Parts: sequence; structure tokens; C-alpha cells
Amino acid sequence: MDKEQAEELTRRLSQRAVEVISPAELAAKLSEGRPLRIKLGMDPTAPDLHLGHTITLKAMREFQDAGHTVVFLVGDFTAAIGDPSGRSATRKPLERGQIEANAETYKRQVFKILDPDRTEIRFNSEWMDRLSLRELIKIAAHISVARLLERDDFEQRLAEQQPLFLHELLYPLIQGYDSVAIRADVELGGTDQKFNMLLGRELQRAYGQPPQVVMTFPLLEGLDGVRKMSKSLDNYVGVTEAPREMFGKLMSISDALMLRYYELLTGADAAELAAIKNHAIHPMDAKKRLASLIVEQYHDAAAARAAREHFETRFQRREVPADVPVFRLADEIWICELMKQLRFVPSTSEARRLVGQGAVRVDGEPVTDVNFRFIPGQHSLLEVGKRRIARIAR
RNA sequence: GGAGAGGUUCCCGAGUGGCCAAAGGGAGCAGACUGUAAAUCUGCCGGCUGAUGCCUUCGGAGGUUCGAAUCCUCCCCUCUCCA
Repeated sequence: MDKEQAEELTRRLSQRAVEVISPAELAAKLSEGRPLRIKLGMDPTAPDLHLGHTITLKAMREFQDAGHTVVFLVGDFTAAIGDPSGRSATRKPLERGQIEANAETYKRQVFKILDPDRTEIRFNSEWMDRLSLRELIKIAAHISVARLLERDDFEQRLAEQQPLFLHELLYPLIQGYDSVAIRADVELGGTDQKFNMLLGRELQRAYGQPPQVVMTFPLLEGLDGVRKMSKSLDNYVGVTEAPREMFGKLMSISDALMLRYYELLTGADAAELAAIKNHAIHPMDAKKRLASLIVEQYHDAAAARAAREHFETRFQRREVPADVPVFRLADEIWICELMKQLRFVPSTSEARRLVGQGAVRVDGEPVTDVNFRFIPGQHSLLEVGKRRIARIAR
């Protein structure tokens, strides 16, 4: 890659990044002409890849397309210890087999975006298992406590008199040491990872390596529009979700959030964003377009069209789609029991409540009697709320 | 090691012997209104029980009491200050 191309790539990536530390270093590394090693750290505890992850992954893909290598680093060592970061909830250490299964799932999903041919897969147990206490102490000697406590969430927890454990302080060190071990040239991550990534730089310097370039990318808000997208908050859209699910979830977001999604998840330019913002396009139509665009990215155009049609039939025209799942039932059954068996509700108590609230319909008619008996053959369509629907046949 | 504060239902947080399945808020679910948007209003929001009612829950284990989230004992954990 010549100097001009290097600058071009730097410029393009910097545009989407929140911060690049530092642009000059990045340009210099790019013009060295060798494939750079781009670090992608993966925590094998939550293997579901969602739209929030795609922002940095797409940036990595650009590096790959320019001939660079992504080092896909599975934090199996760290997961086996149990990563407590996040909030108070201390995570249980994972079983070896579970970690491998998670890594496998994650890998499959990651390759929806990354190029497998330019990806190197490593596990950090490779070097962490062999790290002696003596060596750990040596690593720790490079970072002062004050420096460590600068991390936002550490600082905050101390201020709020929340528990903060020693091994949690060690986490950033271990993560940073991974950068040393794989000789990372660049590390990409969400803005919340900035501290950890910077620590990687410091440790690399301490070990005589050129420090990695750190690039932070925006965090995507979840479906609630407030908290960051995450599986544990259940406000996410997974990249492997079915087209209809994806489409439906995206249609339910707020208008403000839609704009944000357009900006971060589609290639929409300024003019397009402005048109949506000024309501030059009806927000409803803009949202359908967004949902279609995203479904298309992770499935295909046909799936996107079908998902859209389904949405329009089911939710806008309130019609019953042709392909409602059909279940077989031999004998008549109490309505609450039926809902439970279909797993529409977690308990019969919940089913009772829903009936009481007029959320349950049989063949389009609201069921008001909790004791209602569903008779297959005589009754056929069961709807619970807007989303749960099934046809019952004998 | 010493002194003090604290651990409540998904989260925050009130409750300090019966009126407590436990205030209030958030999240969530449902209904109305809509564009499955926002905002708003209403209801629900441990489980079982197809009326009544029953069972489990307030860090853990015991105990006192007709009755305990609340009192006592021991234990576990967190925070603050001192060492």
C-alpha cells in the first residue's frame, strides 16, 4: 500500500471512528507495506453477535480488504476465571466445553462480516496458562494503581462505595498483555474499551514493542434507545435472527433512534439523513427502509421483501398471515393450559392475567372467560397480544 | 485485629413484630390512542389453584413468639473509618 492509499484508508476509517490514537501513527503503520495485525478481542461468555458489534467489525473488514490480518482473539483464559466486569453480578466461570462452543458460535457469526482468509484465530490461554505469578507481578509493576483507578467505572464504583475486587483491576492488565502477546498493531473497540486498549499500548511500550494504534467506535444504543445494545439487557438485534424478527424489532424503535441507526448501520449520507430528519420522508417509510436495509445485509433482498410484506400484513393491516405456525391438538383444552403448552406464557398465572386484560383472542374474538375451553376443530386461531399467534388443528 | 453501616422480590429502593407477596420508581407485559414511533392514560407485574384458598420469597442456618423481612444467636458477604 502506498502512501496515498494509506492516507485514504486512514481518512475513511477516522471518519467513522470516535477517536484514533493516533492518526499519524496509523498512517505510518499503513505505509510500512506489511500486513498489519488488527486485534479483535472476544469474550466467549456471550456468543450472540448483535448490530452493536458490527460497527467495529465492519471497520476491521476494511482493514482486511486492504490486505491486513485480523487476529481473532478468544479470551478463553479470562472466561475460565470469570469476568466480573459490568456491574455487581459476579459471573460464574465457564466450563471448557462451553467456552469452545461459544467461540465456535461467535466465529461463525463474525464471518458474516469478516473475511476468514485474512483472520488468524488465537486463544489467550496459549500464553496466559503459562504465565507465572512472578511474571504477572512484573507486568503489574508497569502500571500504577492511580493509573488503573482512572478507569471510569472503577472510579465510579469507588465513589459509590460499591465493591471492587482485586482481580477486576487485573483484567485490564491481562487484556493489555494480550496485545503484547499477539504483537498487535491496531486495536479497535467501542468507546467503553478505550481505557483497556490504552493500557495495551503502555504494556507494549514496556515490553519494547511499538504501541498499538487505538481506534474507538461509537457504542450503539439498544432498542430502548437509552442503554447500550447488549444481550443481557435484551435490547438487541442479533445478526443471525430471522428476517421477520429483525424487521419487527427495527420497526419498534423510536424515530430518534432510527436516525442514529441510519447513521451507524447503513451507508446513508448527509443528504439522506437530513431528508429523514426533516420528515421529507414519512418516518414510517424511512423506518421500513432501514429495516429492509439491515435485513438485507444479514440475509438477502428477497428475505427483506418478505419480512416487509409480513410486517405490513400482520401489523399494519392486522390480517392473519397465510403461514401462521400450525399445532396439532387432539382434545379440547383449557385456554390457559394451551397458552402455556405453546410457550406463549411462562406460567398459567400469566395466562390468566392476559385473559383478564383482553389480550387473548380466539378466531378473532376476545376471550373474556378465564375458564374458556379451546376445542380443536371448532376453534382454530389463537392470538395472544400482538405478537403471539398460532393455528390449532386437530 | 478494632469500631460503625449495610445485604429486601428483574434493577433501584421503602418497610423495623400482625393491616406484607412486601410502598414508590424503573424495566417488562397487556389494553386505549397511533405510524407495532414518541408522548399520554389504564391495568397487570412470585408460583400453584378453572370459585375459595394454598405454597415459596426479604444473605445463610438455628431460635424466641399464637405470629418474624422485622426480635435473639451463630455464620457468610460488602462498604466506611482506625490499625
